[in-house]
Amino acid sequence: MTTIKDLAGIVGVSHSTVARALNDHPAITPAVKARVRAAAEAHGYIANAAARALRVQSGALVGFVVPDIEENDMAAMAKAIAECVNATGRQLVVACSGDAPERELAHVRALVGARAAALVLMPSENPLPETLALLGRLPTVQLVRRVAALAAEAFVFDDEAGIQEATAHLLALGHRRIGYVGGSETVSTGAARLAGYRRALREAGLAEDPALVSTVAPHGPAAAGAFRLLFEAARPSAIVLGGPRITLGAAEAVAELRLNVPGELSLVGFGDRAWMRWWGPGLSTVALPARELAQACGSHLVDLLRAVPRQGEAEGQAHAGALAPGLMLRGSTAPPLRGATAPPLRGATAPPPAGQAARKVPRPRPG
Amino acid sequence: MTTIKDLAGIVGVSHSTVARALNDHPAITPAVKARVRAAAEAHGYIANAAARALRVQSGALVGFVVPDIEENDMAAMAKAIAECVNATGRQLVVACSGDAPERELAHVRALVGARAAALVLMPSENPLPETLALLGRLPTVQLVRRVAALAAEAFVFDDEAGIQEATAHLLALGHRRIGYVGGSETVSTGAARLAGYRRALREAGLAEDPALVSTVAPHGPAAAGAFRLLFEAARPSAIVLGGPRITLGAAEAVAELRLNVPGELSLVGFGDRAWMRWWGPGLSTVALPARELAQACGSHLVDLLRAVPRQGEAEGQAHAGALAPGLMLRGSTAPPLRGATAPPLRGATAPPPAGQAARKVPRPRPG
DNA sequence: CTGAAAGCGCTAACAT
DNA sequence: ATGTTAGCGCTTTCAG
Repeated sequence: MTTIKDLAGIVGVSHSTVARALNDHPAITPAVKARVRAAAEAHGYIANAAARALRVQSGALVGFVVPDIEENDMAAMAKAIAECVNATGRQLVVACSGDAPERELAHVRALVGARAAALVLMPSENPLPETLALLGRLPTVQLVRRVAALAAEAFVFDDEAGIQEATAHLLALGHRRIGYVGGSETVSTGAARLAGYRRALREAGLAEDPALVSTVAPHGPAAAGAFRLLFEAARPSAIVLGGPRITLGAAEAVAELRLNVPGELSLVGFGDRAWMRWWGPGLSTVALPARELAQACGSHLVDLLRAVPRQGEAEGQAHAGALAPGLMLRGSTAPPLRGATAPPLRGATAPPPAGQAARKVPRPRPG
Repeated sequence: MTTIKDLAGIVGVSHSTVARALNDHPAITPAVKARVRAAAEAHGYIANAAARALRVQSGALVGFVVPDIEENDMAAMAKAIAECVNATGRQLVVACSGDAPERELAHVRALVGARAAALVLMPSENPLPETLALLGRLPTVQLVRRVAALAAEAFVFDDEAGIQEATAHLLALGHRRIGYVGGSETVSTGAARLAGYRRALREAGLAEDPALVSTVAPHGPAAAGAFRLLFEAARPSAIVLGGPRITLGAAEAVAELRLNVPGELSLVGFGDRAWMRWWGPGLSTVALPARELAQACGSHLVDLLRAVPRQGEAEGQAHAGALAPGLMLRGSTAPPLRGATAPPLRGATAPPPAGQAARKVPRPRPG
């Protein structure tokens, strides 16, 4: 590998001059810069990032530590954030914790060891104290979940608003026995979503029936089981789903139970996937602005990093806070069968405006 | 940050003894090792990866350069490969090239600068010569596509076999006008898939009708358009899809055209997604063993790297070569309407064995 | 404007 | 078995 010393020998200047020329130092003659650059080009010089990192005590890496890069829209978010950090000459290291605190710690530790410039973290349910301590050492932002013990600002969806809206929609349709199956309350997202469900009920003056809510580990099969149980035991006329994996499981369960949606049961999913347009009558869902969130997170990140700029700096106006999901209406919700008998609601829960963000895609007629 | 020198001062030994103790050098007294480790633990020592990389001339990073981490099963593959490299104490850097040769080069260059230990690359359609030259500098494996100009071994699907099998299945059902819409022949996957289609035809003694094949940029809308065009102009009784994005586009087109599948048209998709079980009658598809491929790739990678082992070494029997996809039969294929009039085929294209890998999932009855 | 020199934290001879 | 020493390639004072 060519080094600045090699180039120095070739051009006939000192290695520090080469370094300055390459870094576009103002106090170097344009002529010298040109000669140095030509030599660098000619010999395929590539700066040694390790040496630089050692010297400046901060590397060109940004960590992306999440439970699972396959889940939710993590891949999309990784891409968006990578784009941001690439624009500042840095690179994104992805690490999957599998929601295991020890793996999370191991990755954070490795990233600290690699002198990562910053970290974006979707925290596990219960980060170890040691992890938290490490996180204090470098600029960190939380991504989809928020952990109170962590000072770092968080870029999250407004889960509560999303589920609240979904539940209110069902309420407005005349449903009174609305079920909720979602993830555990021990993570911020699970808690917020359940809170949204409860708020909608409360605002409609309805009491919560514990039999109608089920929180469960966010795995397909578990969710399918919980869904089935809740449906058969409590016989709701509608169900709100509180997570992407929950939604997947529910879709399976609906298929197995051969449920008529929305005839027998109205359904609102969580997250937005292409298949939801083709699924049965089309699955209404709480659509998450994942790319937007990631973009916001990414540009905030480059702001944090601007103090130590590299290559082609990108400017971005950062703003933390929660992004509101939108309710995407398709064919899976309708008034309940005996909707006419539903007592009127108190408050301003008018029926939803027609055509609101609705998109309906015809599906193939099965042969 | 605590350094080995700090620890040396604390324990009362030289910094090289500390280094040896930490690296479990055999010539260090267990007692000293224990004291050093205790001190390291107590002070939260984390080794500086940059310094180590600078010294040993090779870092703990592995690059993962692909067109788009959202597409295909790249996220799943990234996860599988990350797991492998993590097991050797290394970290995965993901980089999206967007299939743009310059971005690909930029990423490879950065990775070389970071002294990445190895690279897994899904090459763009036409890597720049400079990229190819750089790739010679570090252990590289190609992932899903294969570029002839690259010496590196490749882990790819047996695309030709997959499409061939799909086409043969349709042939066996009695179809004679079978269409193909796939990606460009300029990438290895596109070429292999088209070759599979052609081979099936040839083996059945059928001539190819150019009107029945269409290659197109692998984007949803473009694919939908090409699909529609081919269907309306050539009126095939079945169509084979040559890519995941093509399949997505075709699904859209089928919905728009309100096609009766498999009544009017039999269809075989490419790639396997959950929605395919719920789509119309269930979409038969060429299922790709993505995780297996990535696992093979990953364990081969650690083999390449074993010469420079780190932490908890993982053993793996590497083997390059093409992994065969499996045909996943669902409800989207059936004999053609006028199938009885189809001339018998020459050769051993018997009807498919009943129940072959078939999985049928009931779907919700639309309300 | 450019050169000389120091040093980032670590590893690996080469001494003891 | 442990200490001494010399760099890895780069940035960055400090001199000239």
